[in-house]
Amino acid sequence: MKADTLPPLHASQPLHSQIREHLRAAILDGRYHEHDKLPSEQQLMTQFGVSRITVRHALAALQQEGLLFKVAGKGCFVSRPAAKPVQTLARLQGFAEAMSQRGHTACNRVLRLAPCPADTAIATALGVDAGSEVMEIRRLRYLDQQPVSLDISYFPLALGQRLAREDLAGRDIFLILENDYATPLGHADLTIHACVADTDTAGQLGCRSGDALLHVERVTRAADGQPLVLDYLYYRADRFSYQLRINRS
Amino acid sequence: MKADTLPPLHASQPLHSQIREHLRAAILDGRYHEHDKLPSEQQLMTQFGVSRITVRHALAALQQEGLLFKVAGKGCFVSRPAAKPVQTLARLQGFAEAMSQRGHTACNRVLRLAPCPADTAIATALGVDAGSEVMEIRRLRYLDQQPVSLDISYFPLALGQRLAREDLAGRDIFLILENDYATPLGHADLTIHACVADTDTAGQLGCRSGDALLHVERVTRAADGQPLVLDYLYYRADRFSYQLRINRS
DNA sequence: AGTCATAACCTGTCATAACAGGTTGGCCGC
DNA sequence: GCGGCCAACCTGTTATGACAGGTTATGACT
Repeated sequence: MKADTLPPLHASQPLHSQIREHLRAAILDGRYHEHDKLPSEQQLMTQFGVSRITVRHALAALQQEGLLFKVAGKGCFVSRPAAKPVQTLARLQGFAEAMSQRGHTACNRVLRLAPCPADTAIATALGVDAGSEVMEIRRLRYLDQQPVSLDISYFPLALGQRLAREDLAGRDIFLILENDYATPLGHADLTIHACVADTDTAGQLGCRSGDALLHVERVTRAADGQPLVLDYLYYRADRFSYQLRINRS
Repeated sequence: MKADTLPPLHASQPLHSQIREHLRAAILDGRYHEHDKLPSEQQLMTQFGVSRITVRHALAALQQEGLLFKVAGKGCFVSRPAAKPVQTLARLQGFAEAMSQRGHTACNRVLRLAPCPADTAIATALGVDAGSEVMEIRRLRYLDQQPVSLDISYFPLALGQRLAREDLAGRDIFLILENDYATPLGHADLTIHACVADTDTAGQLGCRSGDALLHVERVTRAADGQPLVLDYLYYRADRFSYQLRINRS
């Protein structure tokens, strides 16, 4: 009944996100199991000492994330969890960030870091003039010591030159932007394709040419809508997949 | 300034979803353009005669859908729209349903419709005993008269037998479930892979074996969590891609 | 003229309150 | 014993009110 110890509820973080993280931890730690019924909104209100709107805000976030689902008139239930080496698409996060949450170790190798002229697609995505210089960064990403993806990223020149001085091998660029540069991330637009590996890419990823790759085009923007980076990501399909939940209505 | 005529606000639908649809229509009709600033929450409150929480509810849904983004202290802005033949992952919807919204015509050809014994994966997903009979339906989906995807679906036997009597060629199964069977859909869990076409699949999709395919495993559940269908979807990568927006935090 | 402070505006966050409608289980009557 | 009705419970929806913190523009002061 009172499996949750009353949390300290640190200040400096919105209540709803504290409650969200607390519930997320409870579910991922196994304190609730698949299809267990969570406490009702009323119970959570008294347990955390907050209003219903705050509880619902936290629950809505977890529902969108796929961790739980609600049934009107019955209650709130824990979903079947997924613990495979997949990345959830419910929340914008870096590769290492996502993988370390799941107990994997991720690192990068920078293959290339140089300015280059922007083609039309890059220029459009980043909002710069075609032909102007942008920074290209090619990285090979490893999961548990094995190559998983090839990331080709294009940054606006000023941002790219600043990033060139950072530890790109060990840290997610997302975290550098957010913590070191105080640039709040907003959202990313993804298009998910499939393609087959050409000889070059296969050599870098350590697979055979002709193998299937998951190909993602991603434009990441700051909270104010400013484009930060255009990524072309090529994942080895045998080692990686995306996972997400979609809600009706 | 007053581009929106005051809407009738039909009863029988929640206010927030009426407002959401009204704004969605306004954006998709081009009454607002890319990066246009939407009316502030205060303005929308007075315009629609609702409270702020209702406006925010509507805006949050559209933000999650990727149609707009907000910047604290500035306002709410229209995103760059995408009108390519892609399916958005923001909302659970059928293939024909998604494509017709974008001006494409979709139809199916049923290749196979027969009961078969459930293997372990199917049994687990549908919550039935391994080896018990489930209904297998194989369909080829056409977009604008060209084959795009091969759908292999497994239904619980009773549901499958009922569906066997329906017009599966012309209608989305999602719509049959929702409208004819009054089964409210809840959510779907997707895993997105990539693979290469084998000879059989290539023949059916009209591509070459070795071509890249986008492969999706999808378990769709009713609002009460009951599994309805397990799909294995194989999309021709040259004719289809998924698109979605992810928000940070 | 330039700089700084302030007011106006906007979204983020949170509390309180109420009614509607679906679900479940218990009680009562047949 | 069985079936139907009702109360308790739960989520869905909506309103009102308030304060915090970021952004922008205006105006005052130097």
